Amino acid sequence: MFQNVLIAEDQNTINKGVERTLTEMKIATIVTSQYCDEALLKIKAAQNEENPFDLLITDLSFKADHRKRKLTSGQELIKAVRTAQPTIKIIVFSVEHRIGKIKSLMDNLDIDGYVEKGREESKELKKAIKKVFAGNKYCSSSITQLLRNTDDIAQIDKYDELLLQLVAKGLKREQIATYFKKRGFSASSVSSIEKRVNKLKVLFNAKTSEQLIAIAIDRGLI
Amino acid sequence: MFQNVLIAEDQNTINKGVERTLTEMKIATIVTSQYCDEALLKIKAAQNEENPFDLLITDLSFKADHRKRKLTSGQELIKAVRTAQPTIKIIVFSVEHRIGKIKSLMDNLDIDGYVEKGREESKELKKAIKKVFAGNKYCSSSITQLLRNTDDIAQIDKYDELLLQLVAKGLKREQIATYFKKRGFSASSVSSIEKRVNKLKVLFNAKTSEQLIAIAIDRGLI
DNA sequence: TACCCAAATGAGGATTCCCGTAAGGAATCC
DNA sequence: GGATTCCTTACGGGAATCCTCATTTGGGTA
Repeated sequence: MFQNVLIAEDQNTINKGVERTLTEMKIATIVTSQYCDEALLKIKAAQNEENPFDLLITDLSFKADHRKRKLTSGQELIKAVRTAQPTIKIIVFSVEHRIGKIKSLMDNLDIDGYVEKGREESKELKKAIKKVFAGNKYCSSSITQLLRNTDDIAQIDKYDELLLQLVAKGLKREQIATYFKKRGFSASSVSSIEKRVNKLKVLFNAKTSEQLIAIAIDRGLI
Repeated sequence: MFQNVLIAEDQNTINKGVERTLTEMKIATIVTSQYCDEALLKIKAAQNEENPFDLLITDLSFKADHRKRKLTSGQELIKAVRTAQPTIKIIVFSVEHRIGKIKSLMDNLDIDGYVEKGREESKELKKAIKKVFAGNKYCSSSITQLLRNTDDIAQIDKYDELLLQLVAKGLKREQIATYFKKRGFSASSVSSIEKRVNKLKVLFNAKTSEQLIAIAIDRGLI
């Protein structure tokens, strides 16, 4: 079983709960951190002492407070950790259920497990840790179901995502076109922008572009 | 101090954590429930046995699972509880920080306290319980700050809210007008709808109606 | 090179949205 | 009663969008 585990989670109630779950699994060293920056430092320090962590369990959202911070989210922490220590196993433990966000974690950050916070979370977390320790991936069953219906999301790319963000930010088609032209993207004419928006509307079954934005937000695409 | 407290919260990790916090405060009877319907039943049962709960601590979001449920959210639970036992004190314990949602809890459901889940949650929860027991209201400081900047939200009414929902649902202005006419609302002409949307755009500083929807969702208005 | 295909672009007209103006009513105040 | 204000509604011009179709561009391929 894992020997050195780091928990990154800002809610102290949950922190203690997870700690207890890990203790039940006979994990020797359990370290917790309520801040992303601190978590990264601890991981680096452990490496320097040649006693690196072998598993990171992290939340995605960390509330801001008086402290200044560089890393503000679990996503950023994971990215930094993957650079500092590529071999470490990572399990995400979060309430996030918007499938777009989770899919992006799987596809882009190559996490080893995703456990959705909920009624059976401690049981699920144990399962996940065992699976990941055995070299497999783990994902909450509730999420696995959702992941089956992501054909539509799979079809949208970085440009679509950016486009949706720009629309949500209040840019008009013309402005988006010049924005795309500046960065030398292909398909940067107003007409192409329109085509793309239209494609997305069909894809997500939206009747108006206002609705498209609402759906995109709901699904966690922006 | 309170003697009979009910906790409604679906995450079992948090449930245990809150239970421990209450134990530290020497509260005699602490009952937990992972489902809203069950929570309501327990409250009614306690009343029948003439040993009613004097405090309810509840989350807002409860995940769906195999069970069928009538009450699906903390909001619905609170509404039902206020009917069944109007005198009970209610503290909401949630990660929700979208000020629109919280303001609506304060204004419409008359809750006694709001504690935002986060780093200092157990400390805050204790403070809240003491305050509420003394007959006062309590609200996390992080939220109180946000509540100061709600002039804009205070200006929008039920119609505006419904309007935003309809726009987000993909109805065109014309359709919204007929929808409003059907229900006999005043200001149901297309022109009035347009004026209203425009007012909202100015209020929230939105450049396009797509952005308006994005802002409304972000602020928890819809 | 010549050809083909797909993607990107451009142009137009229809529709919808945006925004200002103004007419009509109801309520209020003098 | 008359003036004022506020609200609703109607209308029109201009802007933005939606939608269709033709044209161009930029690779691949025989």
